[in-house]
Amino acid sequence: MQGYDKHTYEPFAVTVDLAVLTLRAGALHVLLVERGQEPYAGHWALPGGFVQPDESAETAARRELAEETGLADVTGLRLEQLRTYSEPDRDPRMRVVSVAFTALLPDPPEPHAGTDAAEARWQPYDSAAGLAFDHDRILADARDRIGARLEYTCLATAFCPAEFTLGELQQVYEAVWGASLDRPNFRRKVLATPGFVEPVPGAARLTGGRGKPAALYRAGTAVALHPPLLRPPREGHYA
Amino acid sequence: MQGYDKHTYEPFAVTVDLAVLTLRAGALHVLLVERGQEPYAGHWALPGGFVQPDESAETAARRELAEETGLADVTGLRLEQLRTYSEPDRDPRMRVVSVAFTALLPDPPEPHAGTDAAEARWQPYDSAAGLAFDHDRILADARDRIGARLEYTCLATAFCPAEFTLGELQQVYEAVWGASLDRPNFRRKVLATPGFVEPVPGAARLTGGRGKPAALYRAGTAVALHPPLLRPPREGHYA
DNA sequence: TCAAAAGTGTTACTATTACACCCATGA
DNA sequence: TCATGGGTGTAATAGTAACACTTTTGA
Repeated sequence: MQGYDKHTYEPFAVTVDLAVLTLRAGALHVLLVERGQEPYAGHWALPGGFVQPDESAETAARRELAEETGLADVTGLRLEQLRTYSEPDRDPRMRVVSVAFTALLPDPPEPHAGTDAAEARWQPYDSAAGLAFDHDRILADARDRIGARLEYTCLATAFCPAEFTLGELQQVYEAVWGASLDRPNFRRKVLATPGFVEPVPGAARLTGGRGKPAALYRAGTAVALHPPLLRPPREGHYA
Repeated sequence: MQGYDKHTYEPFAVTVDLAVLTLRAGALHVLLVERGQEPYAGHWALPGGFVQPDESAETAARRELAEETGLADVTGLRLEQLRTYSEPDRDPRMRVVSVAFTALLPDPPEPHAGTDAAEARWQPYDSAAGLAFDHDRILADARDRIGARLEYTCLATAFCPAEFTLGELQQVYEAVWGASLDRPNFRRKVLATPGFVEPVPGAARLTGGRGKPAALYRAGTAVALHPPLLRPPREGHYA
């Protein structure tokens, strides 16, 4: 902050990139746009764009999401800042510093390509390799971060519609963690955490077309999980 | 990333800010510099400065730390990106986006003011209010983040010198969390986590001038804590 | 011999795990 | 009546919390 002089620094472009995730048919999907211009024209990329002079990064992220994919005013869109990517060579054109955000969407609408994007769509996470710039890395970081957040926050409900079953909530954990959980234990754990979910009295919904209809729940008011819901430890996690 | 045109965006300055924490006499301290120039001349602030065209933010953070406070080549200085602050009005001069980092130091040397800083010193965390810009907020975010990291990583050893006692390690937790822990339980927990600490055979050190000399330990190779070492839950943590 | 700091033991309790089992529904 | 998904029960184990207590040192 010291040594300020308007001419000693070179201008940086500041952009935002969004890793917007959702669940479709139990599988993790990510929102991608097809680039209409060079560089990486024709490649798929995370939605994003330049921060305007009068915006914060978060404001810019919401605007770009609306402009590029038509996802505007999504109810309860919680953006979380992931981290900032600032390697000098991450954009071939010039110096671009990008602030990355993650967001989780329930029950996502189809996107429609807007300004500067040739196409926009939900893509299964597992087939979303080969993205433009360093977006593969950003996307992987986003999944890591969200996986960790699921352990000790109530974030999972942000993936679910207003009313959901415990089976749907469990699918969120299983899709993000890539692990399967014991249903009875998951259920008890969630219900034992005050404020995680609230029952919707009397309501029930058939989920798979078969089986017993599941009771419905709403997101509660808690934000943190005490104690946490730890993912099954993979072997060799330390070292 | 779309709609790129060198003249449609306004230049941003990109800076880094560092929240460097340490423990002195069991109390959390933060590294501050006294600003030599307007704005906020004479105010205390976190060290930091402009990112150069050929540097990543992390590289810039290390350089600024060395330049402003003389803390260069500190052994094992692990910088962690905290988040990016981008509110349009956070700097009165112009548009400045700042990438904040945290770092933990064991056994810190006295800083000496370098370029552009009138003074540099370690300040007790609790008396470090009224900083320049939005640095109060950055500092609070840094403590939050580190407190959370202590729960499920082995980060605490980064606050300790190469050889340390379990009492010193416990002080790290107590200082960052602002809570006191049960010594026998803390000890068992740490020793039961493989790779958290390794005993230094035969070595012992007198800590308070009195009492039984404590066995010495070194940081192990583990990075994660399974299960986590949770801080005592404060009442009303959810809502 | 006392205070201080390290270290050990013990017990009650909480939480997790890995199951077996029952219930309600549509095909 | 069977497959399917929701929901309950339970016993073994692991981990936590709150203590009392012993050991080793300097004053």
